[in-house]
Amino acid sequence: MSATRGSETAAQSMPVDGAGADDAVDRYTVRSVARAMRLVNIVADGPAKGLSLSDLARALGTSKSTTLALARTLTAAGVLRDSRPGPRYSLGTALIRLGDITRHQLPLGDICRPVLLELADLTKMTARVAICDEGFPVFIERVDGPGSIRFHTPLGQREVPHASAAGKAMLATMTQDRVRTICGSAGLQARTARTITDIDTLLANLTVVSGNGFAVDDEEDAEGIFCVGAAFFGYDGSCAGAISVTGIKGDLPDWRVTELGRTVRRYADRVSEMLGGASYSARATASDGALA
Amino acid sequence: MSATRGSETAAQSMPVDGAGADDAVDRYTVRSVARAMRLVNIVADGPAKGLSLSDLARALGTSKSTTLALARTLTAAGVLRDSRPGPRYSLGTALIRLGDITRHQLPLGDICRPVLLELADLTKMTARVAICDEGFPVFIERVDGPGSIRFHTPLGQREVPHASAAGKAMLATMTQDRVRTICGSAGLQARTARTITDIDTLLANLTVVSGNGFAVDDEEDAEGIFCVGAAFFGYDGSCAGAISVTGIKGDLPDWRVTELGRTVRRYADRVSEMLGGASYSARATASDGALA
DNA sequence: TATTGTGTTCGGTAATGCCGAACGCCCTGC
DNA sequence: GCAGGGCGTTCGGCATTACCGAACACAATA
Repeated sequence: MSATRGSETAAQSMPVDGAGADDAVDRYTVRSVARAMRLVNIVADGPAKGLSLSDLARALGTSKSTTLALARTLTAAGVLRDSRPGPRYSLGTALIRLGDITRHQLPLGDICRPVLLELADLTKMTARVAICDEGFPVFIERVDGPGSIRFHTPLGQREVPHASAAGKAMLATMTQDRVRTICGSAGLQARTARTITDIDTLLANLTVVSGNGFAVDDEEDAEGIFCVGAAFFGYDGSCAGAISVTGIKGDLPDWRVTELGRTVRRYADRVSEMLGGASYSARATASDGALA
Repeated sequence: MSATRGSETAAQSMPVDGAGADDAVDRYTVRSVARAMRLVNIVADGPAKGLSLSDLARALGTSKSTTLALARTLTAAGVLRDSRPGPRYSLGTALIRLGDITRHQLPLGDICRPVLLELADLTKMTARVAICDEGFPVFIERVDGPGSIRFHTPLGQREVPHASAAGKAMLATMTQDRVRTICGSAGLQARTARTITDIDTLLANLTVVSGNGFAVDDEEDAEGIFCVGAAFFGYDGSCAGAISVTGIKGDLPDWRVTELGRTVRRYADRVSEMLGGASYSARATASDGALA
């Protein structure tokens, strides 16, 4: 949307509003840094072979000289990378380092990794763990099962809560009001023909999830993909996140789903114990589920 | 220059001397962005529970208000995270996403991951792959073997070339002049009592490596740690990187080392083939090794 | 050759990032 | 109790600095 400024700058008595549509200019926002981070995201969303400087300038809506200064600075920091020939910018290895450190600094990462390894090996599916970020699942670790098909399962970004097993497992631990709030702000967007897009249907589904202790995503997020997830709890009793396994839909007969759900729930309980939180079964006997 | 630099940024003593004395201000360097990236590195090098704003201001050498603006901007981008209570800043999940995307955009990542999985499973050791970054090894992927001990093996940062199996495997593919240049700039720093710190001893060692097709790190990088690595080659015939396995020294009898070396070399050759490059054995027959 | 695309350099300017000082708040401890 | 020092936050105001546009050199098209 290349916000061309310069038109409304006539009245200089006005406080700055000519900064364009690109960023909310609070007093406590450094514009060049915000732009730099947008630049990194543009490169991340671009092709693997990288983007040219002109591409970046167009996408960012700034002049080439400004973009060059930003890109050079980020390159010097190792966040971007000059891929020759004809300087193309792609993501730098510093991001691998920072991402790796982040996963190790999050307490859940180190706790869950051995659990995921076991789970992936046992189920031959891709095992993942998500943290609960204001009600939204954010996957932070992934372990592919032996010989499993590669799915596109991005890490570190918010996923929709209503169309994934991990998300529904987390929602099922909350009050109906909170579920309505979260899904209201997120919107129950359809991802496939089987996605639950109605809040009442979803709440009914969550009641089942709460009773079972595990959630099922039956092609609700992507065609042909099947997930089973279960939540775990922190020392304060609140839902800290969920683990889930992902595989191909056709491979699983119905009776296997329940078995798989119990398995995932058992592993989630192990995570809860390591976190000092109560496991699902302990919670289930204490109260009749949180969904009231 | 890489962003990692492992320097004294975490140390609190910085000669502040007023403002802009800390960064090289070329015309094509955006100061606030460079500062922001330094801020991220400070948090990355800090404790897992995060740092307070005052800590950041001290380490960065800027006023609290400036630091607050930077930190707020980075937090809005998801690069940093507010960990309550008493606002502490730690790394945000956006870095997990960016690191994950970076690993997938690097062509080697997707190619090597299945190889590493097999290798880790076969050897019961931690398998890693490094790319060759101007002669320095940068590990970009790691797969822990089943039941293997957790090592501290950071990803995405330059390692010393002379004290790791992957580094020596890479050096052994280069000319003596280049090895001298690289090691001259890096310095043959001692990491343990067994680290090779003499350039001639190193070159002699590299001749053996070149003959075998694999390199051994026998407690040269860390006490009690044992590595075996082998280089692989890109379509242009140059060394693209190396794979290595890491384990506990005591576990391995001598005859196993040779066997392990041949195994790692075989897997490295597989990577070379997938990259369209010549494998070690093909190169060995074509010329008597690069180290001439 | 004309044309359009690159990436790069450099003035000039006002927007903007920066600092310092002041404020409210929570502790700790004379 | 009240001083003391830590914290995070806010704001005024100045000079820095990040920004744009124009001009340049070069490559690949037509």
